[in-house]
Amino acid sequence: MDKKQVVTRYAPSPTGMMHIGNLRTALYSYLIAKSQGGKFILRLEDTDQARHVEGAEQVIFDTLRVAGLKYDEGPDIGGPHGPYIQSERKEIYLKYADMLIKSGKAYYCFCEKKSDTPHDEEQIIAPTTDPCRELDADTVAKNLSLGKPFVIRHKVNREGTTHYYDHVYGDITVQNDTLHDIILIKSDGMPTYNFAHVIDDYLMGVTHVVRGNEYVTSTPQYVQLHKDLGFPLPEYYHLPLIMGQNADGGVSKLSKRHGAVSFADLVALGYLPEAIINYIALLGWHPAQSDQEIFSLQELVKVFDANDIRKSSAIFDYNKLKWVNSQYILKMTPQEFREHAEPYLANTLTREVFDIDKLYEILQPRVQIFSEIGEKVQFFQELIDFDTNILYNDKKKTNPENTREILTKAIENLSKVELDDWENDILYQKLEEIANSTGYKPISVMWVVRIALSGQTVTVGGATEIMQILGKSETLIRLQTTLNRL
RNA sequence: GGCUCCAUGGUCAAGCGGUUAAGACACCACCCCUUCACGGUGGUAACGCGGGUUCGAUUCCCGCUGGAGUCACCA
Repeated sequence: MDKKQVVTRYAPSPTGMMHIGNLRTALYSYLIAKSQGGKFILRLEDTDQARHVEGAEQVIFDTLRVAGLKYDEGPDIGGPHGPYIQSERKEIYLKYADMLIKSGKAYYCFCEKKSDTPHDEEQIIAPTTDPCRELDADTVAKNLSLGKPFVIRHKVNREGTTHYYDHVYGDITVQNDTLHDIILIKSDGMPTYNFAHVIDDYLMGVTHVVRGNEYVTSTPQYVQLHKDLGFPLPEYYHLPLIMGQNADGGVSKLSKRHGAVSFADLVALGYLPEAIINYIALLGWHPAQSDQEIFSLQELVKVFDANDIRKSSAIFDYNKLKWVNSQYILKMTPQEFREHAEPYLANTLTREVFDIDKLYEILQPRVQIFSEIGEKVQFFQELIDFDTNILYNDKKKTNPENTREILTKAIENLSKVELDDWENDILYQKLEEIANSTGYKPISVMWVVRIALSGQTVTVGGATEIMQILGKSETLIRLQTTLNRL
């Protein structure tokens, strides 16, 4: 007997940006399906028209595409269970709500809206049943005919307990008297998430519900809804949240104050989509008995096992992300690196250099994220009036006298080098000759030349590499400029 | 506050009754060396506390403490 095909979905609401936590939910949802040869569906949950942001759908489509999370059904590609946008499915929900009312599992409620402010701290009290729960049929009919605004609430069973099994957290049981008569249909006729996702998951054949663990405590409500609707219960996977480290040492749900948190922000900073996916996959999951940390999406599909999802939340570590990103950069071919680096480089370096290939070559192992390229190549653009005292260094055995001599000799020697020979090894020989003829250590010569050319003590590349990149004339100009300033 | 969940180094994270308690990031030192980076070697650093169960607990149970989530006509 064949097992039923696994179907998962990712169901974001189009509110603007793609939070990294949402992306990880999408990733795990994708992996749970694909690692078992299943299907992955995208559905847009836009039942809150007030929060809708123009163009947000496109952000979701683009992010999933760039991240490589291909869905088998979705708003922009269609499928047998469409439409995949909840606002277009309004009638469907109404039909099911009506069914529930008829079977006595839901009721009209004409009460005033409670409050718009989400967390009225002091108002947190034990749930009670709504007064409208017991309204007689005549009153309801009268109110309806008067056109009084209403919502439809679920009539939960408040006796006993409700239980479900979660594949990450195990058995979850709650006392039913902690449950609310949640709203199914809002006064504008739109369903709430609570209702819509249950209907859609059933209708779309979703077998495995994968979502953040902020839903663990509300899931019992949905379990009752399934029962009252006569729907089979899906498999549940609630994922640990991704947290951010606060300045005061505490932690809380990852948000903007922790740094870049949207996929687009991270990409703009110069993180590679593959690296981001790789890193967030590791936030809450790791293959058992393995040390591997670098995974392509294809590899993840192969090795992913939902049993290895951890229960505790993980703190997002930008350092580690950087490292993962650097691993991907290191693996790039020179051409690939160049293509990615070029836009960042062009931002800072606008003048022509003699050997741009060499520049890319020395940059690749030194760049962790592309946005740091600018600061690293700034000195190639222009030599600033640096503090010449940095030329003198006891460890390198340089002082005002020998520095002047080294610079003078360097200019002399280097101006004799043919343009065809303007290349690292030959340049190194030329500088070495100065050391040999003067008795200074090679490192003293290299130190002086490198700083005279760059104006800084820490540079990408050594003295001769910098010369090779700058070219002969610029090298000589810079050495002379620095010499003149001594 | 009620409810639900969680708890191994600063962070990620192996471990699933007996281990010198892996590995990675970060940090430090050394090596390589024309600085930096890459690479290599090594180092600092952890089982929250208290009770049980057991010959033996990081591992199982209970309590405590700490943390998180949730209690919307948001999802």
